[in-house]
This record gives sequence, C-alpha cells and structure tokens, in this order.
Amino acid sequence: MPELPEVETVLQGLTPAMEGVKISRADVNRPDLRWPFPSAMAERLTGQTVLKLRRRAKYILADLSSEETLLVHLGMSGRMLISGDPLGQFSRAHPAVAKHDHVIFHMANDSRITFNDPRRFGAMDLVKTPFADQHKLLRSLGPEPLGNDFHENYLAQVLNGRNTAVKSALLDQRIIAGLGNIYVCEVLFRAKISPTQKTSQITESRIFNLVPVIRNVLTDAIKAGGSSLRDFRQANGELGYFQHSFDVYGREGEPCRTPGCKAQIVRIVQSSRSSFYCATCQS
DNA sequence: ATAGGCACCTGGTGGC
DNA sequence: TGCCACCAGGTGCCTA
Repeated sequence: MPELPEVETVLQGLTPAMEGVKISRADVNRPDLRWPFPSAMAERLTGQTVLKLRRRAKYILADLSSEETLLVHLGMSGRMLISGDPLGQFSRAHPAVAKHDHVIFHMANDSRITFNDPRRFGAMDLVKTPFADQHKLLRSLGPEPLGNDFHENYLAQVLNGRNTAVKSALLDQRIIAGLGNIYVCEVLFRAKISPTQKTSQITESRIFNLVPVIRNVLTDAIKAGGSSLRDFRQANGELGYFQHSFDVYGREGEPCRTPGCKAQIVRIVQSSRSSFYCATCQS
C-alpha cells in the first residue's frame, strides 16, 4: 500500500490527534509484526507524551517525552485509523476491536489510533531519539525526494555507472527514499523513459528532468490524499483519490493518455514486480 | 560492492 | 459453493 504520499497523508491526519498528547495506554495484541516488537513496548509507550510526529521516507517517527522515538512502518497493508473525537470536529464512536488490530493507542484526549495490518509486513521499534537516524532501518536511506539533498547533480552522479534498469534504481531506497511501485511507474511515464532503460544509457538531460517530475508526481499525490486501491485509508478513514489520476499503473490494455498516441499500456514483470508503461511514448 | 531472487503473510479475484 | 492459482502499495536477506 503505502508509498511516500500515503505515509505523508497518514502523518498529516494523525498529527492533530497525537502531537502534544499523552498516550494513556497502549494495547499490544501480539508479540510481533515483521519482527518482534521491542521489549516491554506497551509499558514504554504508556504515559509518554508524543512531542513530535515526523516522517522519514516511508517511516512514521513519534518522538516521545521519554526521549525514545517510536518508529512505525506500514508495510504493504498497514493502516493507522483515528476514532473518537479528538478535535471536536466530528463524532465517531470507537469501533470494536477487529481482526488484525495489532496495536491500539489510547490517547489522553479520548481518541484512539488503531494500527491494523493484515499481512503483517509492517514494523514498530523504539530507539533513543538522538540515535533515531542511525537506526538500522533508517541509516542507509537515500535523500528525501522533496528535500534539498535531492537534486539534479546528485541523481546524475548516483545513477551514473550503475548497470541496472531505471525502474529498479528508482525503487532502491538507498538511492531515493520514498518511491514505490506505483509512483515509479507514473514518474517514468511523465518523464517518457522506459522502465527497462539502463541508468547508464540515459542522457544527463533526461536524468536531470527526472528530478522535477518526481517532485511533481509526489506533490500531486499528496494533495489528492494518496492513492486508495484495495484498503488504503487516511487516518480519518477517508479514501485518497490519486488513483483516478494514474496514467499507467493498473491500466494494462487501456489507451495511452498522451494526446495523439494510439498505443495501449502494457504490463511487464521486472524483478518480480509489475511495470506499466507505454512502449510508444517511453523509450 | 552490486544485482537479482526469494521470503515473509493474508485476502481478494477470477477461472473451472 | 468450492478449490486453486495468481496478484497485491515493501524490503531485508541470501546468493552469485
């Protein structure tokens, strides 16, 4: 599910309900997700105030008053849903605990945040706040695509000499942190680059052009509240709607949206993942 | 060091 | 209805 725009959307939804608010209790309903939870996680969360909520790549980080930081990854199917009425803006009763509700945060403002993840590819960990960036899962991440460290010269330098398809390179979180399968497909369509193109074969001007294209695709998706395919929800339960703006993802056999192009979108498999593209427009 | 494949897990869909 | 194969938004780890 969640690539950078979806995680950013969830973060923005959670912030008013969680930031500055104490966790009165945490229910931890199983011992692990992708990996075992950190020891005594429920006790280490209980009573702590969330000082700051932030995002790094596809991770949500919650800095706690205990000087520990809770690190959350949504994996493929993770959701964080708010219930209750933290802002007095809407009223919604707390739902009964459902299947796959693995962790529930009971906040002092009477809201609840429920982490639900059927496939359990998600993860949570606790780390001392000053060392959060050095956490094993974070320390090798490349620059944020919407941040200042991601720019034309960086991308040209890091892609130069690599002998891999540009699709794989843009999915590599060490090169750029936050893109996933959907948004790489959409980026390559807008940039008119074939997903099979080797990075070393792409001209410098086309590499440079990828930078604003990546930024635009991500910012458009964030404005739309992310993409809801099967089960993605914003933290308030609403759907994102960027999926209606897909040019290629999931559109195998449908017409290319480039004006005047008569081709159909094709699907190929690269490193066991689907790539959607227009073989006429993208080279 | 780098590139490619597999594994982890559940649920939805479509074909027979 | 049932069974089965296949597909899914991620990514760490193992192999060559």
